[in-house]
Amino acid sequence: MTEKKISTEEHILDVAREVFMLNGYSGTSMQMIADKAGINKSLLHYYYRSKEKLFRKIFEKVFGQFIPHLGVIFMSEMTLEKKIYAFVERYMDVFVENPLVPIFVLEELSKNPEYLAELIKEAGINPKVMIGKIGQALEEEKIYIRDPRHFFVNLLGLCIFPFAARPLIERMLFDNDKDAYDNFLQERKKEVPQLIMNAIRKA
Amino acid sequence: MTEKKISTEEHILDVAREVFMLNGYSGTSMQMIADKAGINKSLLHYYYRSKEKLFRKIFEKVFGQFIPHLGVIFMSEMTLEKKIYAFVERYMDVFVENPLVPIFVLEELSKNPEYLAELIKEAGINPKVMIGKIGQALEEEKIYIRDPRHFFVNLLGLCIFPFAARPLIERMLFDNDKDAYDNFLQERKKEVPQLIMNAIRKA
DNA sequence: GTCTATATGGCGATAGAC
DNA sequence: GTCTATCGCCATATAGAC
Repeated sequence: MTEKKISTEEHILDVAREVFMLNGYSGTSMQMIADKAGINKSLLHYYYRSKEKLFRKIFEKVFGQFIPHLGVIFMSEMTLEKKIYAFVERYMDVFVENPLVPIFVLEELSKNPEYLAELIKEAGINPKVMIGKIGQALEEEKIYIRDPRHFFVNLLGLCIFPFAARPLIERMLFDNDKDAYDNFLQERKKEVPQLIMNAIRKA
Repeated sequence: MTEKKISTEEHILDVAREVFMLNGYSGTSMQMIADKAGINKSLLHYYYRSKEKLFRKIFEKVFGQFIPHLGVIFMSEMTLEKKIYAFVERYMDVFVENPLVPIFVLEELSKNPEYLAELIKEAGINPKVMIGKIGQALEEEKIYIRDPRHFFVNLLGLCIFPFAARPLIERMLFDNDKDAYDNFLQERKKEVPQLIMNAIRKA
């Protein structure tokens, strides 16, 4: 009895988040959200004015849940190796808890890249500075690498793809065994950093 | 004058493909397709009966453009190293020519994995057999590897992610320079196989 | 703060003229 | 084969009662 005092305003946000993530912006109607929240459609407009405003509020909340880690980890003074382990560990955990986030963000990214770029900037992240810092670390460790941007794209791809393609891979290679796939993802906390460190050390 | 004799039926398919890829299924209306094709909305129904049937026809065409390569390459008798190079080369080329395909397929995959699984089966591909073959090759080369499924997911992620996230990465790390990003993708034809082979050889 | 009722427009789909 | 006209429905959004 100590909780349950969640406001309608917040309840809408929780429900809408789930519906938008499952069906995307265009695939979601205000009616679907209202039904799932057990309230009247008009209330959505009362609190959030329009579908787009509601969507943006949710998207920015979702984005803010994981994007700041990127800056914190890569602008820190850890060694590059520790950054890699920290990054993979953190993002695997976030996405295991929020499995729909990767495809949700990729979709918006492909349709509205300027919007995402703006949010990243607002989060105080400067990707070019980050890349510069990575390149510098590679030089200091006397590692030749073609371009630190490859390093960065590799890291992101290895972390994000297993979530974006999860429904199909889990089905085809793991017999729809959710636990087995979760375990597979945990293994990747070591697998991915090792892969990347091997490449760096051998380069 | 020798061409230009493309039928309305095919013209619709070409236009609809572009519109669906840009906006997704829910984000596309029959009116948008008709306008872009310069024809009446009713004609779409005359040729393809319903929006869903039109979409499926297109999706299956797109899917069929790249999925068979997967089976051909990995079920062949090349060495594993050659398979990797062949795979990356092929998929980079396909996606450079069809940059919207990765996110288009990922979206459908996340909403309808059974459908994709069915199409893969119809294409004569058995992913488990493929994984088995990869595992066998790794054993023969006396390579310990945790699980060949990691190898497979790594390969796909490294190839697909740079396309799925292209609009944002090109903007933030390449100053919106399309040519520079195309060049970056070409570099990955060597970068990705080297990364994976290093990991295998060191494992 | 929450509801009913309604305005307005777009949607997918079909009938039928030409 | 291509068009106009129209059906029935659902979309977002607002006005106003309680």
